Amino acid sequence: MCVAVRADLRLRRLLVRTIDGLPVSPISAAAQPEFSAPSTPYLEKLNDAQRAAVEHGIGDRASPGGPLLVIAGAGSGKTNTLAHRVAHLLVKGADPRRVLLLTFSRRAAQDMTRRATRIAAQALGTRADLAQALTWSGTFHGVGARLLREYADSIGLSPAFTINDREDCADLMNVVRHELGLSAKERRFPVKGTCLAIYSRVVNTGAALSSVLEQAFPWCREWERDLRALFAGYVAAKQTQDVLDYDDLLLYWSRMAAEPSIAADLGQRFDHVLVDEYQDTNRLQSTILLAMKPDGRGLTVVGDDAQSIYSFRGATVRNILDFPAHFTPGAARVTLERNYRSTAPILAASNAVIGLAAERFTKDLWTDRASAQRPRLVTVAGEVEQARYVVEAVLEAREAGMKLKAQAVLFRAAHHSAALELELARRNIPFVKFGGLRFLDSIHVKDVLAVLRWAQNPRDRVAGFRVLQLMPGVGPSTAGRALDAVAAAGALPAALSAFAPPPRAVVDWAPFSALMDEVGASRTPWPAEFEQVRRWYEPHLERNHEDAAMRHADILQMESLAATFPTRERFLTELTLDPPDATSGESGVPLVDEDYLILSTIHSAKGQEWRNVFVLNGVDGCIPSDLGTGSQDEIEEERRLLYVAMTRAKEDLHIVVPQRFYVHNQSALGDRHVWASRTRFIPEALLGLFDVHAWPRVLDAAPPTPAGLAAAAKARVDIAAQLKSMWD
DNA sequence: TCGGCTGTTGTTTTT
DNA sequence: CAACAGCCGA
Repeated sequence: MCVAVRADLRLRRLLVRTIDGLPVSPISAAAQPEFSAPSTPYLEKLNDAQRAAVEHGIGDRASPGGPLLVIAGAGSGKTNTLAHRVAHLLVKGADPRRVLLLTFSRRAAQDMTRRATRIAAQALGTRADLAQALTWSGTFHGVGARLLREYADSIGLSPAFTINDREDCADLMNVVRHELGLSAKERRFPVKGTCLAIYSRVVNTGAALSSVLEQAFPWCREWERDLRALFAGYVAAKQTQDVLDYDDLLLYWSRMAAEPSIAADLGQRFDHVLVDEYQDTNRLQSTILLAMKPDGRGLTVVGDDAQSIYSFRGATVRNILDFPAHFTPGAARVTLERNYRSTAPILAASNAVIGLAAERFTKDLWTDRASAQRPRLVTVAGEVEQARYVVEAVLEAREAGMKLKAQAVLFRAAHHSAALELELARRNIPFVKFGGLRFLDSIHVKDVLAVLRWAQNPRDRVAGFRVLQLMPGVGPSTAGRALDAVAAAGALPAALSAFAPPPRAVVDWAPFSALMDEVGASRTPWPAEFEQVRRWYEPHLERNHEDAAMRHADILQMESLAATFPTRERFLTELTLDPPDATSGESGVPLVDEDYLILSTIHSAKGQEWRNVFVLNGVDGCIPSDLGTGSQDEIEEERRLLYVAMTRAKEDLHIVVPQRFYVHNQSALGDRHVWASRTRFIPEALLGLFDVHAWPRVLDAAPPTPAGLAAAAKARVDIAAQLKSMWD
């Protein structure tokens, strides 16, 4: 095994030289010998490359050094290294309030902040609360929202703007779509979700609508002209309603940063800007960074081109590949190649999978964690057997002392875990699922939030439209008229109480109007206000939903969450930008101290690791998804997706291959079974790196006797003869 | 004008 | 399976 890995390594080292004109010599410890004074014991624990990344450009005073690119392979201690770099900055005297840390989720930001401040506090022997001071850390979108509120007045934006999540944006898109008469065409116009996806891609990639349609939405090409009109209307609607979507947070930020009068102020607020997961940023995001730090001083980006899996969101691997060349002199580059996570056999298989990529990558990973257990490639009959296999193997591992939390099941699309979820429920195994349908997407949660959002921003028509129609007797037309009345009056409560509702809605109108008066004027202090809204909503919930009890529990949960935010505005913003992303099998999320199995989409598994990892549906049609096999680029991204999934495993990895799997509602033929073959990313030549077997193992069921085998062999010959004779 | 019913059609991954 | 367009009865 070891020999194979080495040979592979050497081969890839040779290939690396041709990559896209990147400087080939990574900084090694040898190339940068200046190690720092002994007041920094935390540096001792790092390897040479990590240490080079941590110390780059930081002298005795933390004045910002030149730009730095860290290429950090899977499991190479990336988070730890970045946290150490932040800590090192603080130790060397950087002002934590002037450090901007951009990560891909708030959880990642918190993790980073906690680690960095702990290391720094230890080194400094200080009790000062550095975590409080390290306040500018979060996602691009979260930080963008904060900055926009601060600068709102200078850029003609209402500081009271609210942020629409995807669903709300889609609804708004739908309103405009109807207004423009696009819904009543001969041929069906794209649905709202698709329209929004197209719009978002144009914004995030900075590409022309026609080329986005050509490349990513070829079936919508014929609608280019109408789509352009639709998007113009959508943008206008957002502006009159003081509403921003996710993309606007980046778009306004980038335009703001490009404006000379603001740019200087904005750029000087931060001495150091550090960006995690840089391979998953898009053109718009790199534009922002370059506008904030044109000469790259104080700029650090960290990422792994082999783990780029968000191109559907406009992310481009060019960002990370071209980063060094943006500056003169070019950015320094450090490569972390030592993997601390996985055993050698798992790493060998992962390397082999990514090694078949059409584009050559910049590094190869190595480890010294030996193990006799190769990753398993397990063939099962179908999805039901797949679920049973996973459950059996999970329980077996737990018997051997491995907590459920240390194990995870990963899959391409959220619905792939359906069969498994049933089996887990049947066997009473608790689990938490990441990715897919969210808390925020459920109707009742959206209803309650819409009331709050409308109170926060009376111009938000989507919120108002939704809330008004909760009352029986109020439909689209009445709601539209009421919204017009509100817009004309300017004040929400006054307009509502003056409005004459249709006869059927009269009973409900007064209490509703009173509620909006109370909430709109913020007479009740924040968390109590939520309770008022909930009480008003309860009867409507009862009336509209069979399963009102379960939904009610969700709302109560949301109510306790609401209490942790200081204001309504903060609650709404943070919840939209960083919603609770886990759902659990039964009622509510299990308690923190309980043990539970992790189910996750591969995308949501980014940056995480588990001792025992299962990858479901390792078949062509799932990985790669048959929806995304149009272009070579798409296929390459699917390959990286499998690579990301495999490299999450520390000790044991199972790739499950059902021979038959069920396709839901895909084609005109409806649901049907499909005969699947092993994913093309693990071709014949790679099978030697896996422990290949079928489950259940035949031996387990009934050991075949020599006589039995002989009989079976004979039977096969006999049948073949019979079949032939049919045509004699 | 509302709301319920029917037939058709659609791509997955997320901040 | 859902969302969505279109139709019909109150």
